[in-house]
Amino acid sequence: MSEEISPIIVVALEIADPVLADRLALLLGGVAGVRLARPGESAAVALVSRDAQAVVEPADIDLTPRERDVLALMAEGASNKAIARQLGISVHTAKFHVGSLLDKLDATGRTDAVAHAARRGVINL
Amino acid sequence: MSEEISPIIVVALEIADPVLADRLALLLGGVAGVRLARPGESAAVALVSRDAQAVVEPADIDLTPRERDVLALMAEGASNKAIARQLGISVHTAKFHVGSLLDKLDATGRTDAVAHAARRGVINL
DNA sequence: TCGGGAACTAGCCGGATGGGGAGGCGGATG
DNA sequence: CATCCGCCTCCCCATCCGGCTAGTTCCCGA
Repeated sequence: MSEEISPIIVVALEIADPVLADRLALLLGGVAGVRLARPGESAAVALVSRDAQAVVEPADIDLTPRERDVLALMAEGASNKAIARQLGISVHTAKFHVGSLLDKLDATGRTDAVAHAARRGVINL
Repeated sequence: MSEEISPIIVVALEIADPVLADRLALLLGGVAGVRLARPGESAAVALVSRDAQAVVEPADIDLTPRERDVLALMAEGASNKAIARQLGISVHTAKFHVGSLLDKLDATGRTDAVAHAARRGVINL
């Protein structure tokens, strides 16, 4: 990793808003010294959205402590049985909490729930 | 939501490495259309560190185009039936692709698969 | 020309999932 | 005190999931 003196800085564009992303891509494309990363390429820095509209941020859905426990396990692909075992509760109770989660997260299933939670920053995948 | 055409994009510099931050500040300072945010100022986008050490995703799992289609739908919580319908294929074929996905992504179930894919940057949640 | 991989279809089956109802318990809040 | 809420337990049941084996086309490369 011995860096030479004038390396081109690779910047990953991680902006959800296509308009904004496009504008930034244009602007950065004309700058000597930086280069946009292609998908998958490891970049030194990333441009991430910090816009109120686009940022996922603080809208914490309020989950009960138990629901957070269950959600975390769900995000790891745990089945209801596995959740029950690891939380020391019955499968039925695990299902109950999963149900509440689906409800609060507007999800139709556990996969959707995890995706929604990740998108909203409720969990950190 | 009617935004006027505000060509100036405010960028927050959130880079720990002072050398890198400095270089970026210089480069961006000379670009018309972007402006660096001052501390505390709300910015549209932020430049964050994405060092190779911190980046998760060099290992692109190679998925077939169809598998990517299926994965994208899975990430939205689509059931096999929904996947089949939206892709114009049979439920069996949907299950087939899901199965391959679970295999390639080392996942035990679709929820796990989506989580893994998101973690590795295979999908963009 | 002969694989071989991708994509697609099919049936079967055990188990998991999610929704419904019906409760019990402790703590907070009115 | 009465009530609500979070949390827990149990039941039933239709559907879905994932793994299995097995077959079909198509197309690319050896």
